[in-house]
Amino acid sequence: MSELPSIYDPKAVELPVFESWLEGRYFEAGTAEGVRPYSVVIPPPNVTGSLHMGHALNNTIQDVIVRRQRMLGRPTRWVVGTDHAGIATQNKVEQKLAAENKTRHDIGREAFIEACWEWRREHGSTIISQLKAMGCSCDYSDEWFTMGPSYQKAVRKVFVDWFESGLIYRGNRIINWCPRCATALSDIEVEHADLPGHLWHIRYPLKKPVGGIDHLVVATTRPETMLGDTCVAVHPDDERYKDIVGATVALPLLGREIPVVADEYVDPSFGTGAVKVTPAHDPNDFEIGERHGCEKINIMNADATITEAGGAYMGLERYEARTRVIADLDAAGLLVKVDEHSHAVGHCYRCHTVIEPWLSDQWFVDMKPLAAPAIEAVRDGRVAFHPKRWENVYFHWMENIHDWCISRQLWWGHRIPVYYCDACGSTVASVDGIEVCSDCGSAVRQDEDVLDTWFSSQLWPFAVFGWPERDERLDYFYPTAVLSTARDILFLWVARMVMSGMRFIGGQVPFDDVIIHPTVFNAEGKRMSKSLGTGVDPLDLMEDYGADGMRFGLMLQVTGNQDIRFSEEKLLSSRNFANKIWNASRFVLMNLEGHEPGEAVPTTVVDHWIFSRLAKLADRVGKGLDAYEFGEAARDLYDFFWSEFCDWYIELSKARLASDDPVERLAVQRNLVFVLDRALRLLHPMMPFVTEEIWRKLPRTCADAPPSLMVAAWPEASMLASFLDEEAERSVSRLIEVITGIRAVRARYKLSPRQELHIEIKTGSEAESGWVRGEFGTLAALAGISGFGVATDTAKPPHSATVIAAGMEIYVPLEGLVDFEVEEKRLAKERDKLAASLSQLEKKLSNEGFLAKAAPAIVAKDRAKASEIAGSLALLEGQLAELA
RNA sequence: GGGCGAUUAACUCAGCGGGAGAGUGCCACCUUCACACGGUGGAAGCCACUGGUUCAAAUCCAGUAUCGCCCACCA
Repeated sequence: MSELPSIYDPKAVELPVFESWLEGRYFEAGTAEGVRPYSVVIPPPNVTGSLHMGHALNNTIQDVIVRRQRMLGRPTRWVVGTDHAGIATQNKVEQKLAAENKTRHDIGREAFIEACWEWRREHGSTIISQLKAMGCSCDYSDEWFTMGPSYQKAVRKVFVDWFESGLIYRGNRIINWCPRCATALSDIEVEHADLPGHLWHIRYPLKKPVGGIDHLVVATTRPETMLGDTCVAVHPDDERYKDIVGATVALPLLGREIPVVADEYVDPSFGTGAVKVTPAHDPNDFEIGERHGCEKINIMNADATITEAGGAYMGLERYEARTRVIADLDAAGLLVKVDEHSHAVGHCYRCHTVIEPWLSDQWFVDMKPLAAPAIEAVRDGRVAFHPKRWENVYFHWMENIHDWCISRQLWWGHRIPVYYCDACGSTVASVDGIEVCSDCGSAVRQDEDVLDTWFSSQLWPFAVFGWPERDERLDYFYPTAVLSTARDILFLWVARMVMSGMRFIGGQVPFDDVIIHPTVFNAEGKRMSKSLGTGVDPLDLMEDYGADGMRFGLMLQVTGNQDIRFSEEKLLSSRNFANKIWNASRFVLMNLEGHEPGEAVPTTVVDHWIFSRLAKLADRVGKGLDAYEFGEAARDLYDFFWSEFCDWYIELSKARLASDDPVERLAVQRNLVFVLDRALRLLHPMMPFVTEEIWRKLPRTCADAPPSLMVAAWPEASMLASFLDEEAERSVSRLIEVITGIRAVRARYKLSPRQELHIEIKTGSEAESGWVRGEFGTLAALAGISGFGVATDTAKPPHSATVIAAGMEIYVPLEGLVDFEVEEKRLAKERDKLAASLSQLEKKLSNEGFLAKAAPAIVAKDRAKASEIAGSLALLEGQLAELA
């Protein structure tokens, strides 16, 4: 055993252990009679992606859950795969083409799509191999892709179903247009940022003065859109403009004549109360234009340059056009004033280009009918969010849901399965595709657009079980148990999965629980982002701290309500923790004399204590993980293993391991192995590698002896409940108090740990004296005591330091070493502290309200505490009196 | 304009009705035969502020301040 290195080396362990898991096929779920399966689908990372901190956190969370469920004996399946990521992938491939001075149009649609597949073959496995490096126990034997053959079929089936039931329709509307990506986006793919801008006040002359008014002043943040103005609107009740409603305005620069209309939408208190209306370039203006039958003039091309409708401005880029329009207005004396004005500007969530509201023909989904049952499912608890407050966010969005623009003017993606017959004008949607019109037999053409990537993502929880084809798998594994994700895709993805899942899989929700995990920020509180250079690469972290160190360090930082300000120190202490586990195990293994299995039986009070602590730990960790409280569970594990098992139990075992009695030695060895074994099981979901490596070297402690810790039984609290022992816990905590007190004396006088001490103890009763005598071995080992006297009437030896602990007076004779001034100061300080807390308690105990209304157990506890403090205080006073 | 979260030791954060906790950092001692990625001991906090509820408030409620997120078509 001693060949184990004294420092845990993750690099030497992780790969072989992972390969052994793959070889053992533990990641693949079996089926078991009468046991409910447990399934989780991974939020599919983009094929273009590489692992970032959000992935590291989210996938650790899922792996912890999944590994524990597997240990609980359920057929457990964690489905893995990637998302084809329409825009992101298309951008990558276009960049590659750009390097060869080509555009996608140069090579054509078919070749471009082939280039995307090629790109995926080359780069698509990156993120999967990174998940493996983390130790994620996904089923890699069945990897999914949102553009795979059966997945394509699922997408088309969903489209056709919605199309035929009227939920999908085509409309000419204002959508969000990204001029760089040259595609429409849905509302939630637009990110708004408040940016400083200007409010330009522009004079619009009336064609003929009315009632002495010869012009209007309109205010706008986007002056270039005036090229497309087709009316000016004022509020119907606005006295200022009452007379000019119906008048005609000569649009500056272009000279086009447009009417003044009255519309309720206008807020008379904002700006001048007169609004220029550009129906083709603003959603509100569109509505106003519709109400008043105004023309919709499109002044922008797909690349945001001005169209011929912009007259002299034709061909200018949009901001250049803005500059020119302003300059020309100013020159014409029509620019009244310019105010500073900050306002929300929409940006493309993929490339951050400023979005242009643009009028175009697109496909939409009518969401309200889909949202209703999905709202109900959360309302009645079939789907539960953790933390719960996210449910309100979900409700708010779902109850105000807008129609979803699903068409994208891209090439990479699921092509819209709609076929047009130009001959007879029929439009049909088809799952399998058609070539000729069923009505007239002419050749048909397919819609050119593809679907929003999120349209396919929403099918993930059932498409990955083979829907619409392989129904047995779906029946077995759907619905999934839990979905863990970041909050920024709550609407983009989570809500839509609930809606589509319920629609297509017999009203069943896709998952019972949704975990919205914290967002990882950097130390400065900035969002971790590669483009901002504020990110940390999880691969670097694993290099420095090992996969287990990174995982556990992340788990320590997970809390229910707070985002994570990423702390690398937590990873450092986690790496050290892995090393602690390694060395504690090494110690246990070194001290075994043979590997014969045997039942662990607690015999000494210290045994009972650690077994009781273990039982409580299993209870807390189990409950914590059930409630998705990862930070709590991690801290409990850390404290138990380090502070209780290592610092006390192992230390207290050393003397017994050196015993002459082989029976005694064997008993301790078995107990050490037992506690270590159970602790490793509890730690395994969070730290899979180090625990597995060690566990395989341990003698088996129970009849079922699987070859891997991954599939060993999870220690359930009920299995350990018989070990609970409050008496032992009380006894050992007193012992710890005594030992700590003596050690403090040693530290105070800077005594060498080697210097053995003889102490005298004055107890309060014979029973207490007996207890102390019984624990002499322990004291000797951990406080460096070579001998002691104990009695109820012990006199304080001269030149000794005093410790009051566990209600006893402990004298440590230190010939010539005691600094009485130091002693007095210390004792006085301790007395003051005790006196303060005693008076606080006494005040409380003399309060009749407290005695009458507080729970009896609390009153009893406080009484006991008060008398204990009073006892210690009396002892301290006595000591101080002697010193004085 | 709505909504949500946070404010606890130098730093990062737990605790969320009954005696202020952890990790890191800091100080002192220790190269003791599992571990210096270690051990032992220690210093360090009017739990943001102001009110309220309660026998009892870091913990519940209201308000204030500061910071941070969402959502929203006000030109």
